[in-house]
Amino acid sequence: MAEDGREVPTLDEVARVAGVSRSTASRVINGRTYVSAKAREAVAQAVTSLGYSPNMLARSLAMKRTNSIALVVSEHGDRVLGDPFFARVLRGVHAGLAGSGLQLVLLMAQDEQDHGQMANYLTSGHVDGALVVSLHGEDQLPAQLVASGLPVVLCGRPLAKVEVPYVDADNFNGAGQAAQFLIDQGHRQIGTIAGPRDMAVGIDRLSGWRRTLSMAGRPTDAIAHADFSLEGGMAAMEQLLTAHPGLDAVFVASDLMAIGALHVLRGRGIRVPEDLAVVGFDDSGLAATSVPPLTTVRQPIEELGRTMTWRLLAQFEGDEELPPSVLLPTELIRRDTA
Amino acid sequence: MAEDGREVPTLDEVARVAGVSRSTASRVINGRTYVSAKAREAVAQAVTSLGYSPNMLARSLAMKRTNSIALVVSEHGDRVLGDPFFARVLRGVHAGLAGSGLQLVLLMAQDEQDHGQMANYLTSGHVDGALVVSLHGEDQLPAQLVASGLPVVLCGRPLAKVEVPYVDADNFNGAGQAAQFLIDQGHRQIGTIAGPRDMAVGIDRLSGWRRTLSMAGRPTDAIAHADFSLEGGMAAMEQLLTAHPGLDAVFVASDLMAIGALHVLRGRGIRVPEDLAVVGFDDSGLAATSVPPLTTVRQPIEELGRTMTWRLLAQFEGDEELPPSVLLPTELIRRDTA
DNA sequence: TTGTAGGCGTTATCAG
DNA sequence: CTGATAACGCCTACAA
Repeated sequence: MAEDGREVPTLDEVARVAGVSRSTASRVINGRTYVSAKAREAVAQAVTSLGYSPNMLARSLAMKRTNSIALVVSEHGDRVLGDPFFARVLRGVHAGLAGSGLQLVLLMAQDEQDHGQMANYLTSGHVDGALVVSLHGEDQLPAQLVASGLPVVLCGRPLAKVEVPYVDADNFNGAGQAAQFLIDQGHRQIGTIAGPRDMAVGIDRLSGWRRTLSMAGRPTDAIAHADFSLEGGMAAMEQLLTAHPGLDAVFVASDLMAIGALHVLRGRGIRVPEDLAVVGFDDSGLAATSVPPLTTVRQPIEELGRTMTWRLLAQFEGDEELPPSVLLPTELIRRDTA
Repeated sequence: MAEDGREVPTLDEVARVAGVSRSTASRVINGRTYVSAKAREAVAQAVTSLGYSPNMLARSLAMKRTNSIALVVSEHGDRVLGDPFFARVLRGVHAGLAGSGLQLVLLMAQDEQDHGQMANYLTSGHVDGALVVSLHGEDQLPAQLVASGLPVVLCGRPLAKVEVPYVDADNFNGAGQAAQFLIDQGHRQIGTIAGPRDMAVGIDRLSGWRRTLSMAGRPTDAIAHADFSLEGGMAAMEQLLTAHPGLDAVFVASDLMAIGALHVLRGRGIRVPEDLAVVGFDDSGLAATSVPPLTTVRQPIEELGRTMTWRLLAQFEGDEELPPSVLLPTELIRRDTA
């Protein structure tokens, strides 16, 4: 270690310099009551003169509480930075943490090896709780963490059937809103470009669409799956068009895929929304600036972050009365494509 | 606290279950030598049966070492995510950490209040060292940290005259490269759009340009300052054009500003590079895709991150022989604008 | 090879 | 109001 002579001052030294006992020094430092003005003064002096700052490790060990929580991104860090979704979740988390005095620590695993190391870090006392943004359904981390007794809140419904509280957008009803809107607009044959079958968002948005259509007595066979990518959206749109020539509306499970669909439609000379209406999902920045501006379903991402931290803090308080999970309402944003 | 009955097992219990002493248990857990195969076996059993995982806080307290370092971003978190510069630095840091067994913790201050809380977090034992990405010259944090005895490495030359090791791109010589290139191309009147006067990057790139021109006996009066923004670059270009009509080349201190300059030139019907050559700085993604593709000076951002962590690890080893700071070489990337 | 005892820096309990 | 004294969970001489 690069020793720099000057040792870090400890509470003991503060007490000695102030001429009081460790207990008293501790009391004034923690702003406790039952301490004379004189003692308080002396300790304050000692603290500043020594440049003392309490050792959090020791404190945490004694208090069994670290005053910091982790935001865990079970994903390659490269991808995370740069993704506006995470930025917005983070903003929400930070807002939710305001005034709590908790320090937020961002953890991310790049490769599989990190993954284990991270689990270890989390389960061994470094943080009081964890917010986990986990996109892959099969992720083991959440289960590990709760098994270790760490308070955890997930972002997004987990696929594995573990008992982990989570916060998610109401993808099911959001998709329902979109479908209902298309029905109300008088469209007859409504298809969908769905997400992957193995992701909760994909599944939920598909079933929401399907439920609403069935309730209205409409067919629900015009389905094409894609991987949430632009290209995937394009391919799915092509596929849908050839398999169901009579289609006059389509609900697309993400804005990016919807943009892809729009490309295809323009290429084929199909007018939007006159010939075929399109509704996306997310209300990402893309939706507002696409041509034509995309009608879409907005999910409240910042609020998602805020709600996650609120939910975690509630766990700290022991409010076990809380619902295990919460779904945030979505909102249909009407623009020009439907 | 949300108590869940099942207490976290401690080393004591492991020892008891294994029928050995705490010391022996500790030894096998830390893979020490001098322990019988039988004891090792017993402890291993106990560990798995109890689901024991060592309490890092206690361990750190005893060992005076946490095995984790912080990457501190002294900047609004919102802005950080989404900025490709940080993403690349992070990638480099992560690469530099590979195999070291150190956990990386990302800290960022949104507002001023956080700032103090963060300093406190860092100086009170949570991490073994910190990598600080600090853009504002007047930032107090680095000084505070070194004052507390924490090993620190900065990203970017600090303006304050504190003794903090830092890693930076060689902005001075990079700007020199650009200037020299323009001279070699036969340009006569070479101006510059410089960065802010109060940022190290701005200062260094300006003086590099100035030095090279002076050495070649050229005038160095065609200078316009801007704030690294697109709009700033546009305004500065206008300014330069009216003040120095004879200009036939300009070195712009950032790609984004250079793009702004390009806009202006196109608007005025000035051909690039025939009438006026342009060289940018950064080799950001923008440079390659702008029209025309921008000749620029590349700074090795990933390597910057890698070098920072290497430098920090060296401090841990006590290699005080190291140079206090290091400048990474830049490279001129020739494209179409010069 | 193993166990005993003391310490890491704080907080908390409980007599003075 | 104040000060011993015992945790908190782990590591590490030192002794056996």
